[in-house]
Amino acid sequence: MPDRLSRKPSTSPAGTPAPGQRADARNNRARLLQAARDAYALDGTDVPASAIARRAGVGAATLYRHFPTRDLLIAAAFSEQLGQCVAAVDEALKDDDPWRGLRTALTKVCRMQAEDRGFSAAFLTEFPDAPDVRRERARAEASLARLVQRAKDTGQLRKDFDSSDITLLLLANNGVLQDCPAASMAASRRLLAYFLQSCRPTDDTPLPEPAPLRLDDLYRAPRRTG
Amino acid sequence: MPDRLSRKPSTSPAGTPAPGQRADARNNRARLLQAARDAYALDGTDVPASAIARRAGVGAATLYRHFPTRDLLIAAAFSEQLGQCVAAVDEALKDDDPWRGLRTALTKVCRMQAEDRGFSAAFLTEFPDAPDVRRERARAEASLARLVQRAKDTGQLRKDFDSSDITLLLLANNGVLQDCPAASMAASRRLLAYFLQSCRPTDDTPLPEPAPLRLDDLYRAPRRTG
DNA sequence: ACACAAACGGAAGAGGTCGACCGTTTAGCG
DNA sequence: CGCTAAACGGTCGACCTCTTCCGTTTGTGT
Repeated sequence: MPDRLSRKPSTSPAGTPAPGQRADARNNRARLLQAARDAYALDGTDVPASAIARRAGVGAATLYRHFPTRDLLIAAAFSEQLGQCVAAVDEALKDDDPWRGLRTALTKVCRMQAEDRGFSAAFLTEFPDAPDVRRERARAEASLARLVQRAKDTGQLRKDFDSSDITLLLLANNGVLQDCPAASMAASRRLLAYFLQSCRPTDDTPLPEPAPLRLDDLYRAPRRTG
Repeated sequence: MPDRLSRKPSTSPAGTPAPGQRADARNNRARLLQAARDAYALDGTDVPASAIARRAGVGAATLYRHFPTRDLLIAAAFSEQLGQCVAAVDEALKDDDPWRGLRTALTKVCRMQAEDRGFSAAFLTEFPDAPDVRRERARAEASLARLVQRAKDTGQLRKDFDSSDITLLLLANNGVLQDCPAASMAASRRLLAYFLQSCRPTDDTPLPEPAPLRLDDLYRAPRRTG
């Protein structure tokens, strides 16, 4: 049994503050998370880890002591916002009008994507070592699917709408946001407006087959290099 | 006057074969372009240059002799396909039915994006040192704008449709294609179907402000690092 | 066939990021 | 107040990619 495991880093499930830590460690951890969120929101998750550390006013080693790998930092940084996202969707489920609820939920999620490039990327990225992120995201997906079903049942949403179309929207929205930050807010709003208009039931013009998109399968494609 | 300029590399405007070259140079150039297209189509333009050289069966130096920078290789690789794209759009302009022409053009371009990740990226990337790419792309944009105007004039396209919405579609489509290659074809088709349905004129439900998206402004945002 | 220049390939340099090591500082407790 | 272990920060090595250098090979005109 290697010694390194005995002094386990404070990387508790990526959200909980870990009780038995020293005060400065807790403080630095919080500042790192904040710095990560700030940097990611602006520039996306491609920001180098050293920049996060500098922004937080700590050394690189401190960063890696709290978050042994890059991905764990990203996952921890967005764990909270993922919770907010789930909450927003669950809130929309309480709406008496299923269609209004769905529209509200999609608007909120798209807005979160637009306001925070990092969140958008995190939402659509696979984190093999962050089970809680996957869980929260799956919960969001499930609630959205419930919203979809209810809106279909009341006839406010076209029958050939598929739950995967929400993933489609999130991916499309992310694509729109990727470049040109100046225009991305307006672009996102407009894309969503287009999308929502097509969601209403119509008798003619059926849609092609839905795409088998699942959040957990994204970024899973084997990146070949040779 | 530096000596390097006297023996100018064969990088003629990124498309023409350059007449005065040795046969093996011409051959290698063609193989490099083909290898680049193949690799980019599959994995996008992030493939390292060394992989292109290996795939073409030449050394790295040979690659850089033909294409002094990475971007010039990418630009040269997609110059031809950009021409095809412009041709497809111009062809659609000849359609008697403006709406059908627009639909055909958008379908073709989206399909080209889906079939070739590299093309998609190249279309949406800024190439400061490849004026011919910018020119061709501007031409495509102009023709699409003409298609839009004609379809609006005949009342087949909603009046508040904006030319920038085509860029919006291309960005969204690119986002959908970025991950999960297995599902990307179906996803792209479905996204386009949703989009086209919203393009028909409606009396109610106006759209929000169009986004000031221009192809030449993409990837121009100053990437701050510190 | 020959000679010369064009073209080639392998290896090395430059730049940048991830992640680890190690001597030093500091919080927390008796 | 002083001790100990936890936590810290600067630095260093490994890896990867873009690009250049230089000795060698090969096409081509005579």
